[in-house]
Amino acid sequence: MSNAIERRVPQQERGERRIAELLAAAEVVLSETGFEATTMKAVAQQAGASIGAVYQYFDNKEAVAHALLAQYDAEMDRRWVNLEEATRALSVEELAQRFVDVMIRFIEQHPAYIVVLFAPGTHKRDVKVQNRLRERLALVFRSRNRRLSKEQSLLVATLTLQMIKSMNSLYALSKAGERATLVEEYKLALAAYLTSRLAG
Amino acid sequence: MSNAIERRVPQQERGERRIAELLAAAEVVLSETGFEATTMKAVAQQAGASIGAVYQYFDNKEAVAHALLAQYDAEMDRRWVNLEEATRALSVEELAQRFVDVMIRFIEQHPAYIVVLFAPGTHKRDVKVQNRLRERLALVFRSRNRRLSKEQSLLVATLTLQMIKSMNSLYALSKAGERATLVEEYKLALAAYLTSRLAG
DNA sequence: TTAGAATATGAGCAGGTGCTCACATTGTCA
DNA sequence: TGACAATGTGAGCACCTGCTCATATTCTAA
Repeated sequence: MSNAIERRVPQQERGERRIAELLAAAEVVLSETGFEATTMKAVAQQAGASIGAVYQYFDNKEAVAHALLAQYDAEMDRRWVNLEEATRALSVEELAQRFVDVMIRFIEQHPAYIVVLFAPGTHKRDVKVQNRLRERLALVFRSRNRRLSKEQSLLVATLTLQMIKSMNSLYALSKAGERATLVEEYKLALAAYLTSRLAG
Repeated sequence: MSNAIERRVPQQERGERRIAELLAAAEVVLSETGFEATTMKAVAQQAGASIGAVYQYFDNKEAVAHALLAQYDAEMDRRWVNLEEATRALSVEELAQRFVDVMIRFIEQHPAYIVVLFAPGTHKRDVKVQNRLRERLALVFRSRNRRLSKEQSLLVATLTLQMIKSMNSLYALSKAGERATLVEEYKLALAAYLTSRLAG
């Protein structure tokens, strides 16, 4: 459609630093402003850079969100390596609780996570990104119920992640006093679902 | 904040017709374009009217979405009057299935429903709108488990509606062939959750 | 038939955003 | 130190959108 100008790949350390600064700035702006209202100018300002600098490395806002999501995904993956081993001894209830707890902590540390997760186009463009965690989850489910096909376990993982997403958006909107109750309810719901799926 | 000009309240039949046309147009545009990309000009065009006409009745895009949501909500409420009575004889599993089925049919008939439901500000502004269905649901849940407090039953209703929302967004994105499986899985998940909550 | 109310029109202004490009600065390396 | 590459800057253009308002058209009712 448009013949966009080529973006720079950082060659020096300061280039990489800049990218990191820009992403950190984007995290702040996105979490405070939401995706739509976030402006490239605002990101630049927050990073103490010029708009020009942003466009050296990113085509547009979507690209920034995408890079941030990729970063989050890598971090998430780091936390969940060996998910199966680490949770093997847990009951299904405990598994559900553990999963919810870790995800809650993650979004508290990275408040822009749900923003980029729900950003327009995320669904279509970043399926592969979401998939890493989904596949780790599916593996856990399959190891607990051998009768689940690969597709079935992926579907269970999909619903699980959707429940987390849904919880996250409510969590972000609710007052601090209500959050504990909300989280408990989601743990219960997830446990009920997983129990019915992993029994046997 | 801004002293917006006063909008017109229709006095003649053609005024009401216009509003209906505009909302119908908005439904088309919103479902095809999504909320953010939808433009007042596009809505006017789709309705065969001028931008001026749109601004006679609506302050802005949010107002249009809000009116559409209110319309959907009224329709939904019409379908669910006597929800309790109509479902009293059903088992919890059947209740979950019935609920999912009706909601799926609704969004197939009104593809803009999830768009306005997820539109920015919907959460904050239209709590009351969402609440009607939520309260009907809560009533059903309480009548099935008297030990649930009012707050608890509302929470259960909230999670239930969130599951529906989540299903809807996946449903809209998935291919026709996968939809049946998806819907079945959500029925199962909802049934599991509700069973654990309404048992006793 | 006609006055006045209701409704309809769309050019145009104010304001904002995306993104570029010519130029300035900083880093690297021989 | 000099030469070139890498990075940084921000004024400014092109574009778009929300929304208004002066004006035109249609309706109502006596």
